[in-house]
Amino acid sequence: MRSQLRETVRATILDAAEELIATRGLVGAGLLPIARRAGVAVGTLYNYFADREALIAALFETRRAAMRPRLLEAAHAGAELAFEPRLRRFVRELLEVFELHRKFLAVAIESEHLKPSPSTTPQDVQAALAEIVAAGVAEGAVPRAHAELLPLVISGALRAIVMRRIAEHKPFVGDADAIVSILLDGIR
Amino acid sequence: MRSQLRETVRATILDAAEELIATRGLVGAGLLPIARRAGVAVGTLYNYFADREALIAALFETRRAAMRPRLLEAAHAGAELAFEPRLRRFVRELLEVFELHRKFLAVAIESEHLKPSPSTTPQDVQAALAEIVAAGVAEGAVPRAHAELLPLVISGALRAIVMRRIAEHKPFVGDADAIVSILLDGIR
Amino acid sequence: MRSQLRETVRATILDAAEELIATRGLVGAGLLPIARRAGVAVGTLYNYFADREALIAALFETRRAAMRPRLLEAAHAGAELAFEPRLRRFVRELLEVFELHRKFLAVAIESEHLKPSPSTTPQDVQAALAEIVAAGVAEGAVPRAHAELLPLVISGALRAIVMRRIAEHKPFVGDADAIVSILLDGIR
Amino acid sequence: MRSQLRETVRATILDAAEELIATRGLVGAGLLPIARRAGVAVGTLYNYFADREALIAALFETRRAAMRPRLLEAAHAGAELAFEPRLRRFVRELLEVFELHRKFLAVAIESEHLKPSPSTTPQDVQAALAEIVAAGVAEGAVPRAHAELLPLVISGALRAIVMRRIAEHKPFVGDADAIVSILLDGIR
DNA sequence: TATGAATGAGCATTCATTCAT
DNA sequence: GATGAATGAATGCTCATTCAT
Repeated sequence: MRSQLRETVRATILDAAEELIATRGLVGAGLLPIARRAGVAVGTLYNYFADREALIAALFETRRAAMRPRLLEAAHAGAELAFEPRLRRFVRELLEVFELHRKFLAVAIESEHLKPSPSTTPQDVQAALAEIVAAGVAEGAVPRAHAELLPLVISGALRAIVMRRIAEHKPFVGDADAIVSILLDGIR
Repeated sequence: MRSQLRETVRATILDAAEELIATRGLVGAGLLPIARRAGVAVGTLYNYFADREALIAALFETRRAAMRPRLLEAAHAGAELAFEPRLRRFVRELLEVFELHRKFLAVAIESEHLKPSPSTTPQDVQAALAEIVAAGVAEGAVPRAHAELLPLVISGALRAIVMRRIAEHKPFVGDADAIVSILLDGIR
Repeated sequence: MRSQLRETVRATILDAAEELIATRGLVGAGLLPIARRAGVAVGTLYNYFADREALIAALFETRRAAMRPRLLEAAHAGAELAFEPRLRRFVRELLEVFELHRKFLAVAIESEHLKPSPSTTPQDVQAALAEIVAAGVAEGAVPRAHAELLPLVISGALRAIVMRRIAEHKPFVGDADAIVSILLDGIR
Repeated sequence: MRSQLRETVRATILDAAEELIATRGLVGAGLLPIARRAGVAVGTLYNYFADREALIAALFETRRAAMRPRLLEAAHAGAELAFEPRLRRFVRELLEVFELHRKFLAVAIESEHLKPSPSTTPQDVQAALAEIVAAGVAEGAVPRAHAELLPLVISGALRAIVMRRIAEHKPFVGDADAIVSILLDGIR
């Protein structure tokens, strides 16, 4: 089918861009390198994306679209659970989703500072955490005083550990329980 | 003294670079804008730094050199204290130091992804935390199982809150106690 | 007939090119816009013309072929007349023919500078005028000394007025008699 | 002197652009060819002109500024003369000025169709002719009925002859008297 | 040492042309 | 024949770096 081939090429281009951004940074992802790595000519890129900016935006949107449903599901599937198992479940699922998109995480982190848009995966995570924490407050499991900082603390901790594991080329998921335990019970 | 003037010009150049990176990003900090803002000619920059990369590296080293003594002091000054007050003191001092270098924090965040070097302020923070946590373990205040992840959890949480406050144009220091309390006592 | 359809498509393509050159200039007449306006695919253009240059050359030749018979007729039909009525008649007919091809005139003017070819409508006009003037000289109505410059003076004047009327979106024909009178009697 | 050298380079660049436009057309005057012919690097062009458009605009303005004073002088110096000698003088001077800027005339003609601006040499000529003709009408030397078309007829005739002489690589000035005689006395 | 004009490699983008379907 | 995606050379422009003054 014509449109299937089209989708394949599009995906190949986005994969090439992802790889380059992850390894060489946004600056290293010029259109010529992207085209070379994707095995197409520069001009071809413009048959799929309006310009470089649109290509990179499409990369973010595609990956976000791939991760968001599982993220939302992970946040909502535990809605009937108590705070602790809900958070535990969310963190585990989150790290599993991230594991499937390891390469993109490097890209997302690399580009974090460029996006004033609220439509990013980090924002999705933040929103899910805010929701879970709010439920914890309603339930009495979380002191109201912590409501503002807690999502930041959790996402910040997760981010730090994920980056460390990426640098080490190790999987994320093994850390899920330890992280949640630290966060729930405190250091002491 | 000849060399004092030299130091003054050098500092002016680095200030200009810092300001531009903080407000317009690394890409907005070309050598021409830096020279203009510093009040010198482009060619002069090369009398002070080998090339653009060296200039930016020097900016990081200068700021790190300014912050490191207080960081080390904050970490060691509490060496005779128990784990909790020591951590509490360190976090408060850290946020105060950061407050004095707010502009540079924006630069550091903007440029985080470029540094494979182990000689950065985040590394300094990480090392200090590792030391404090290790003392906590020795003291029995921190479970040995947490020793690896805890520095990451703490620094990640701090980073997230600092970034939020920068975006909000609010001070950092007010959050010190709340952060430490959350980390020490856990969410529950 | 197969070849009739072919001719229709060919004409449609040339009309599209003419329209685009007239309104957006030669630069605005890329092959993609031409194909779009003609309702065919870009590739199809190459089934009708060797390349872009040939397409544009064909546009000129087609229009020239449409105008030339009437031009020649206008020049020769008055061959038995005296110089003055012959010139008067020629100019009137010329402006009428131009009126029928207003859009192409804009194209011809836009593209004037590209044609080293001697097979253009301006050349046809020039040749006709040269013939009429030569007859005028033979007849004694025109001083031999003017024989060289006169065709240029007449065609230059006509060109200037035609361009003005195009810019004003006004018809040409109304000016025919006035122009000839000025040229015949002189300014005084 | 620094600024004298600067002016020299600027002039060299404009000369290169003029030469290329005259021989290869506007399309043939890319920045690389211009730079090569001027003996500088592409980047240097941007030290003198904001962009390609500004460079070409500067070419027109420079040449216009060189020709305009003599054009205005030629038009006004004869203000006290009667119509005929005034026109005769103007045409001769005009062709002399043109002779000094032969190369630019090809450029001006090549680019005629791009300029909606009223600040071009052709516009200057047109304005001068309009003024002279108006004076001729006031004086009674020119029928009021000719006032509108006459400037067009004159400038059109001049343009045609100038273009012919350029193509032939012959001087313009020799034609001045013949042209004016034709225009004044008419063909007959 | 300071200056800033000159340099040219590198980038994003366009478009006439080709060719598999 | 018709289609339109793929191609890649060419273009305008930027900017770190050099160097004559």
